[in-house]
Amino acid sequence: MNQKTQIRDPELTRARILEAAEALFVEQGFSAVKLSELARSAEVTKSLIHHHFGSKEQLWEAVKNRAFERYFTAQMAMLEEAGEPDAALLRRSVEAYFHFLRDNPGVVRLFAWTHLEGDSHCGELDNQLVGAGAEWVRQAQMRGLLRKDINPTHVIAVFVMTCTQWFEAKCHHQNWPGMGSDEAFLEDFLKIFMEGVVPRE
Amino acid sequence: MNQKTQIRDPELTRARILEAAEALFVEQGFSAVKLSELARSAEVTKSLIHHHFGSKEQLWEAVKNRAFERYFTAQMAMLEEAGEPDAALLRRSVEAYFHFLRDNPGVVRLFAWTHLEGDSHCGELDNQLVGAGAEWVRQAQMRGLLRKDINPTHVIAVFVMTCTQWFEAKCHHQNWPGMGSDEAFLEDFLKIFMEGVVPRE
DNA sequence: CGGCTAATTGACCGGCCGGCCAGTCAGGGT
DNA sequence: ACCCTGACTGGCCGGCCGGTCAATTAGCCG
Repeated sequence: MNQKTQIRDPELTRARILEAAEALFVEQGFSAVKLSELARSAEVTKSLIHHHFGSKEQLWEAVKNRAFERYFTAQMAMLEEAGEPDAALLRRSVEAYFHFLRDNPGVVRLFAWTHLEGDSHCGELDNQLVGAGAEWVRQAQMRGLLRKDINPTHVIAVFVMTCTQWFEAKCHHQNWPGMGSDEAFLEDFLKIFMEGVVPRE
Repeated sequence: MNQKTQIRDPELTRARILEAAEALFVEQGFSAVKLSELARSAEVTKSLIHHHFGSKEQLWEAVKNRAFERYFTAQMAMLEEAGEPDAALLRRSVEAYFHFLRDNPGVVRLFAWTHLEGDSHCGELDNQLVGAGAEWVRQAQMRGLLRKDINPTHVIAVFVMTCTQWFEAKCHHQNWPGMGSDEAFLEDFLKIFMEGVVPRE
């Protein structure tokens, strides 16, 4: 009587497991997560997790793939709606990237865990994005909109890494004396960055 | 007869454990390290670890404290031998920091693990360093050596975070198309950074 | 030399980890 | 209506995790 009407929906079940797993992995990393805890959190049995994903490690891979896929498509969408190369576009790209990371803290942590594992897979996803971005920078350099004496890939790398570290290491520097808010920091970073990449007249 | 001559040297034992523990924690993080593995690696019994450090977590704290102490004193030494404020000194500080991280990859990883734990202790150690650095920037701003419209703490933060992320996420971006070597990247970053912080004439 | 302190050992423990398996059962194809 | 696939369950397992303890012994101090 009290037994819930058994309704089977494997896709929903998979989704529930992935959702709960992502939350736990983001928070604790791979090895600190216990399948029993995950099962409780996703409201499924431990066996069901194995049924759908095989092993803890395969689940970890699935979680990462799903999240990085989301990251990648979001970035691609941003890139495609970019307009003509000019300095303002570079500024807007940095702002967009910064705000994307701010609004997706889970991805940032997942990246961090993955970096510590030495997994280069997430970097490979970026190859297209970075390649396109660097190409854009190269064109801007040729048109005289950006200074020519800097490797275009490094231009992309500098702002990507600054934004990433700002959120990855928040707990480290948020109490530094004089440190400002997200927006204040972004503003100051852009002052340095934009001034540093445009040519001196 | 085969028994090794029992020589007791508790300080050496502690040091051996700390050494081995640091290597393992740096590599795998807290929860993935097994005390049995550590014991084997340090060539001591598991009980001896508990005798000297109490628990796995206390050992983890001891390892972090020791490493961060090393980091802090090294940075302090660098800071104290700094000379008169001018733009060249800022450049040299960035280079020194970058090369310190390159030569101490363990500290970088330890920081990363600690960030993911949300531990703000390592950031507190930096307060003095950052405070002194920011003060130096402020003075340079007043003398007209650096532009005045940027929060001094943010100047420090930008180069610290870029250098840190370069090494933390090496596996992520090392295969990006067009990405250069450590030195090439540092050179390009300095071009952007130095040009971004000096005043326009 | 005797005795105390603490370093060191190895046997041992309860708990729980990830994973497996036999079996049940819902739902769609025919 | 039947059946078969695979979603799902509960119980179980071997192993090993971090941690404890009693016993042994090296080193030091008086």
